Amino acid sequence: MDANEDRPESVGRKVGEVASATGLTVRALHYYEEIGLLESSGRSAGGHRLYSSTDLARLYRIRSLQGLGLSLAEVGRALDDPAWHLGSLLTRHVADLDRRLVATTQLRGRLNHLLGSVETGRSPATEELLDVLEEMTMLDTNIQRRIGILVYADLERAHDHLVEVFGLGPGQLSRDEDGNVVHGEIEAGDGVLWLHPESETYGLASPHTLGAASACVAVIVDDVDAHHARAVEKGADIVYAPVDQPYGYREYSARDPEGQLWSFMKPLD
Amino acid sequence: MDANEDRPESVGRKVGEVASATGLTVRALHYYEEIGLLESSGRSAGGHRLYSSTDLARLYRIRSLQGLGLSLAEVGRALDDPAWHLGSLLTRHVADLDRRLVATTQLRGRLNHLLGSVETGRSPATEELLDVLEEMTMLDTNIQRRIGILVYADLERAHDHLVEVFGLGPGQLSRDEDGNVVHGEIEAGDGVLWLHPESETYGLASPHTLGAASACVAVIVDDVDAHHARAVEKGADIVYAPVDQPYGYREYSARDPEGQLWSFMKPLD
DNA sequence: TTGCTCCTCACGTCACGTGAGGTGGC
DNA sequence: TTGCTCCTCACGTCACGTGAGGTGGC
Repeated sequence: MDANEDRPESVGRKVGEVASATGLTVRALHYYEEIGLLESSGRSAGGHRLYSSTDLARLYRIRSLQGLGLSLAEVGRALDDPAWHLGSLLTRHVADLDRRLVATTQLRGRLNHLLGSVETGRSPATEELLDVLEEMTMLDTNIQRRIGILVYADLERAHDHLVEVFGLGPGQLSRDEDGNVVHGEIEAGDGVLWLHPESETYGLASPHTLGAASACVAVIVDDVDAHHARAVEKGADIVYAPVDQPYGYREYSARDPEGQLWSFMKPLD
Repeated sequence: MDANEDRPESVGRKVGEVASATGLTVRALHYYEEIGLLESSGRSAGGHRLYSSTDLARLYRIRSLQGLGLSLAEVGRALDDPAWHLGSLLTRHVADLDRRLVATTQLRGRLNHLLGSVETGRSPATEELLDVLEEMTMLDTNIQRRIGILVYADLERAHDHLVEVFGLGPGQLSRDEDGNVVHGEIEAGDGVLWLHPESETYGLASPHTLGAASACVAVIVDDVDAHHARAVEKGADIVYAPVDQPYGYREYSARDPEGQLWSFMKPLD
């Protein structure tokens, strides 16, 4: 019994509504029609596009696939040609992302080093930066990424806790032939953390076993208080609530079930 | 006494030579001229472009700045306008790279998760992938970066060892008013590692103090054997030499002066 | 009548790739 | 004469942004 029920608009959404609902622009929707990716299934008497719920469902899928990094041409093929192999495309796409990550990371490192080696508060001239840049071509580019490894007695419980309570991204758990988990991964923003079983051979044990920790993890989040609230709600063992630290971060701290110490923080302005 | 010495070509390089020497294409060099970024200082009788060594020096600078991620318009301004502030541009550029790194990493994580949750050897249909994708939209985007924190009794000695022996990038050491180092940083490829002093309050102590470690660090390098050779030469305490591990990495392991365990590894093909 | 949204062209973007059709030096 | 490189247009790319000039419904 919606008042709109029998108005002509109820048979479809106009382009502006669709645009603001999806975060696209009107021009983008025009363009999708132009390339045959998404046509509105009807028009009003005055020639205005009317998008049906079927059209909107298709648009939702377009946006999802686009979000995976596919080009509009690839999106179109994936949606319209059932034989088109999306899986292998995505696999290639992951490999491509990896290459770009390494390249971007190394570039970031070079830029940081460049700025760091000049910056003493003053503003370096272009000439000077170019000179430093030349010296830098000799730098060690061997080191690519760093991954923190945390030791746990029960990897699976740790993994689930980190996902459930701290909202980190689930990763694989690898098992040996007896079904014991021997390696775990957790996604955390710009990369991954590894979970490692206790090992007498290498002198590795969880903080619970040792009575203290020899390392911890800082996680940069967008909203410290929101993260804290969520963690509290999920039953986290909070060490201290969010505070503005003198070293320029808003931060709170919590322990996971085996005593590893986590800090969730965001730089202050 | 080069045979070319008095041939007209010796006053400049032709566009094809310049292109193959720099890895550019002829068309790219034409384009640089078109937008006023780099003109050949002369032409041959027949109208062929001749690039002088001054032109080549400029081209080298163009390529350097381009390699930092600047657009050609930015490169032109940096080279031609001495007042143009390259430093602040680069600072903004680093921030931009950071955002892209986070976005790309999160995308990679989503793709991996997507493929992992379907892949059992068979090839998933587009429909199925879209369904999995829909379930995944609930994932948290609050988390941005992760930083491993290692505990040491003597931060300065640890910092210097990591730079000297493992070839990691030097970072700042922060001191309190008594001159004690309270925080240290180390650059390692895609980001930074923090060094933290021992703390009874938070139950943090170095592996030497504890007799074991509750965490360790993996560093992905481009050439494991080269890194190992360098570390050995610098006197590293090697735990085991490079081996191909069954889990798909070539890897060696070493301990630093306070017993933190480091693995340097590279994925096998 | 005034605002707002809608419509259809149509040019611009960034750093070149890719021919098309023709000339100059070994 | 045959190859090779060089020359100058000029269109195409990818996913829209940005007007220009005009129409339709509340």
